[in-house]
Amino acid sequence: MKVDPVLFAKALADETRQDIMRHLCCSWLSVNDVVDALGGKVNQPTVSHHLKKLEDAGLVKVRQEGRQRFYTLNQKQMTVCCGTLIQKFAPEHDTSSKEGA
Amino acid sequence: MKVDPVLFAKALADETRQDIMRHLCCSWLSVNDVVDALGGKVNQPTVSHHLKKLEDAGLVKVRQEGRQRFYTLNQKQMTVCCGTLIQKFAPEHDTSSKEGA
DNA sequence: TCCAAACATTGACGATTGTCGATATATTTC
DNA sequence: GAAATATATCGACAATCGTCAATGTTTGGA
Repeated sequence: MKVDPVLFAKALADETRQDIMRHLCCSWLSVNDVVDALGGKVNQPTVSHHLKKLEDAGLVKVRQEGRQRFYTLNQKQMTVCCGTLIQKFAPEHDTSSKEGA
Repeated sequence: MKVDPVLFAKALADETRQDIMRHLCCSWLSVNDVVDALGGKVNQPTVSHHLKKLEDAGLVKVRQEGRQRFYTLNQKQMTVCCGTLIQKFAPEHDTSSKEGA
């Protein structure tokens, strides 16, 4: 699973997107569920746009169900990306241990 | 030491800035050292601009010496910020252990 | 005190980005 | 097949961002 640290950072570099990510952290939500969860902060096309960016960065998993698409945060990818950042920019503080594939 | 995940991500969300960060990862460099290290990719004011952004995010440490300013990456802050991201967005995968201050 | 060196700041410009309204696409239901 | 629902895409716009050239500011040395 390849990781691009710049793409990863860009995906996180927006408050609305981080809001979305928190709502997707531990549950599967449809696009409209996310819109509702944000309480009118942004509209549906904007949420779709953000979800696409998160998907491009590999940060969300998608499951189609009927005419709805359910998204959830890819926590494993989050862990991998953060680990990559640590290894790249904080090797002296890196206390990670390789886990078998 | 407070951490703003959005500010942190924005600081990382640029290729040039990540280039700078890698050069500052394990050494103290003056601004002109950084300009040289980047090999003409950008000029001095641009480097200053990026360093300011990194400083605002708490990602670099600065030391004044005569008329030069030496920068180095704040690896501890990197570790803390990445840890915050993990705890916020990947609690199920969080294997971090608190280390005594 | 004057000049040079190192760095920061300013102003401008093109490029990217976040947002919205409108519309297109796909899927279920009648 | 037509209407309704759920989502994606498009076009436009303002705001932000990365970059540069020019200039300002501070420090060290003659």
